[in-house]
Amino acid sequence: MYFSLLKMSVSIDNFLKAVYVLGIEEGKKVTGSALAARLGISSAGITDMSRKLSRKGIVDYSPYKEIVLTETGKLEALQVIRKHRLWELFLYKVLNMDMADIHKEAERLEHETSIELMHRLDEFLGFPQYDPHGEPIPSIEGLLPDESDLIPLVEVNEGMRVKIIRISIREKEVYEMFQHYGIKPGIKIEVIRLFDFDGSMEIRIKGEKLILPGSLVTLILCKEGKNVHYGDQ
Amino acid sequence: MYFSLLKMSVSIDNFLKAVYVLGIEEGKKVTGSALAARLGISSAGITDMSRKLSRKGIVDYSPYKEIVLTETGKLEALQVIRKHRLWELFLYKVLNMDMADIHKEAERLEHETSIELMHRLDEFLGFPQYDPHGEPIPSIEGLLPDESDLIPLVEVNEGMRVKIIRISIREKEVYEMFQHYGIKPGIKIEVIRLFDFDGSMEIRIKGEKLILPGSLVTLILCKEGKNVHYGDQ
DNA sequence: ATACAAATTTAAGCAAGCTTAATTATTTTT
DNA sequence: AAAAATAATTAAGCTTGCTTAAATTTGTAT
Repeated sequence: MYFSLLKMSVSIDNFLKAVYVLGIEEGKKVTGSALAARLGISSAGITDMSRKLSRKGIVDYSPYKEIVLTETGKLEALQVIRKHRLWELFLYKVLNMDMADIHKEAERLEHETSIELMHRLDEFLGFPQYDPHGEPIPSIEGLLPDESDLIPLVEVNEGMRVKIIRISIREKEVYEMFQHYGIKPGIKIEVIRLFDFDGSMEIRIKGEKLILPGSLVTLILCKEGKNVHYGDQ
Repeated sequence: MYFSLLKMSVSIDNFLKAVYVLGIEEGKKVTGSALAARLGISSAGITDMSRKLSRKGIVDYSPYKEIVLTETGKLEALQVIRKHRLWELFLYKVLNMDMADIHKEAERLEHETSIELMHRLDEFLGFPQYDPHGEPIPSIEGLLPDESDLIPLVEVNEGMRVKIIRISIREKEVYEMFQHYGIKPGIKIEVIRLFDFDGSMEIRIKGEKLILPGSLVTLILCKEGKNVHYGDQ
């Protein structure tokens, strides 16, 4: 059974989460400036934090080298993400909050959630595997479901019909754009045409055709066939 | 409709709550040392904070004088208390957490609760008026129910039968003592004898006689007659 | 290979919220 | 009313998590 031995802070939690999401979920290189941009702090702040966490054995780091989570750091990051996603589901499904607001709220609650509270929330929600955005909820052991059948919308061929599984966004503003288009996890669409020059995509959704900007297309993951796993229904 | 214009911090919230509970709920004089003891910080820290909050117009204070909440400060304190008690009820009734644990958990969540979240929680809980300890939940406007019919257990005469309405505790350890005696809001007891020398009290609870230490007696508020208001049932 | 640009680190500094130790007020006791 | 005890304040300093500006390293382009 997991329990943390290290005293974490909100700043550390957020740092670890950023390293995890950037490096592992998004598969990008974890550079100082990418972290700085994501966390909204200066590069000097990133260097400071990296050195500190390296001393604590939570990340591997030496000057001018890439920042990598140690096993401890990765588990810690996954726990914070777990709490975040449990709260998102709770806020959306139980308290009926607007999907565009749940991220920011969960961002605050995740840091004040004891292991016991996390367990109770998990139980109350029926041990869910996915949050309302379709993101997987890591288990207590830090395990994630298999997702090899998910494909980025960008890679879907013209003429194919797919189900939207996940929309990876953090910003309320962006979420509101998706709401405007009627796009959310669980919805089926047909890809009519991909405009290579900027990644925009013409799709059919609920019988209507529309053009989805490239900037939104890249945020969507989908799946062929009929299985859904959004919200676990 | 209430909404705060001031940027508060966890420390400020806790300070205001302490001033409110000590001065208004417990009717004691709000001295620096009492605050220091309650908040677990040094007196120097209290002086610092008092001066700062005075500048912000949240408390009235000048050196060596008593600390008093301004209207703004009082409203702010009541909002934090409202959030705290809503969370306590949620944790107890919805997540089935142990009564002895809910205070500490709510103590953390209360500071990360937006107005919107507070509203949703309130609605989900059915606009409750009391928390699981029997403490009243302030309204959004900062109003509290009339409680003129509540009497401290210490003042109850020998031979009287009363219903326990409220047990004012913060510490898990103390709560566990009450659990041991089977005492909680909603329970009826008969006062058999009051031992003046230390305030201990012999009572009958569920047919059994027992002696309740004076230190516990002073934490109980009760009511004659048959109306309950614990948890709003 | 050199020069320039971009990224990163270092250095110095700041605000919040504390601490301890020393000083000063206030209150209580005699 | 003075002395003693208690309480509050001031002063100096610490840690965390930042900041800006300058210096340095690394990567890129010619």
